[in-house]
Amino acid sequence: MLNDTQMIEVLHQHRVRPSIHRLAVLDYVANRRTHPTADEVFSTIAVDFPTVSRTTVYNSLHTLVEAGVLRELDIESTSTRYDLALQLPHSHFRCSCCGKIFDMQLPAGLENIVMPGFKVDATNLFFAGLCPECASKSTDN
Amino acid sequence: MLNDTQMIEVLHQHRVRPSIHRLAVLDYVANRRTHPTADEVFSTIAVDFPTVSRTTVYNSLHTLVEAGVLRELDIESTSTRYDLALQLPHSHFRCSCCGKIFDMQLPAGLENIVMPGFKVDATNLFFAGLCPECASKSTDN
DNA sequence: TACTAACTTTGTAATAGTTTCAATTATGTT
DNA sequence: AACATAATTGAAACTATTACAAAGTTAGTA
Repeated sequence: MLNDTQMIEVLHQHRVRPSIHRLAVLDYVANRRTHPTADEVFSTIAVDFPTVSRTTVYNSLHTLVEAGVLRELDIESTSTRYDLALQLPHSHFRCSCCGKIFDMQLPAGLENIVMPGFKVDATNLFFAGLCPECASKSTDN
Repeated sequence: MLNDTQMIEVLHQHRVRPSIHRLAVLDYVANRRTHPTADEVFSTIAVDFPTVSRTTVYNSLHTLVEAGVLRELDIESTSTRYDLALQLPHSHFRCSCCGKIFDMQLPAGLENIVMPGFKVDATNLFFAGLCPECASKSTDN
């Protein structure tokens, strides 16, 4: 959770000019924590900023990813999702029934399983399956 | 590595009719092991079967995934890659320099880190970084 | 305060990957 | 051979994303 002051500070630290739209994008991704797609960000932002363009949302997301504030999740083939990068490394779980994405732990030292000579920059771990709610529904019938 | 007889047997076991195109698709994904995109499969297949359509390649890939013979890899945002599902679970490493994808181990019991109540159907682990070849190039200069 | 350069935003058009669909062709069974 | 079923084709549609040029905004400086 980041308030306005914190968000502006984060952007300054990462050399990103805190425009109103970038703040809105960051606010949504950082504080709603739904690991949204670009389109979900756009639709939400558009409520408060009816003039914002889709391109600006893409630009903002890319800028924030480049700056290291956000992170892209290649967790489904249809579209890229975004997550706050300013937190402890973690993994994800996507419910194949309701589509929700949940944060999970990430075991330390996972990258040690790669063969010698490979240089690991990023470790991506995600699970697919049923969340507790959907799991109980599907066993109820 | 699967020879023609083995591929036909695999398809029979999975209730998929072994058409000439499906065999060609399976042959490429199973035996070349480059974790290809649909388009790479199409381009390669098209050399031997000039009349094959892109749609047939997509159909074949989907059929084989549904049947459990192949597996989709959400390893990059631009396109889906395909891998043989008939082997021990493993993880992947994508070199961000040359784009090649390498098989790595997958630690057993990883799914135990998810919170209680979640039902894990699939575990996906991949790494990004530099392969030995590209790593040595980039430190040479 | 006005000027300038750099940056941000916009809207449109283009592109890439994938899916849909109806028509055609091939296959297996009786 | 005739029939039902399944596979293949090609064109068009669709979705997510990117490219681009024009217009607008901002920060710093004179």
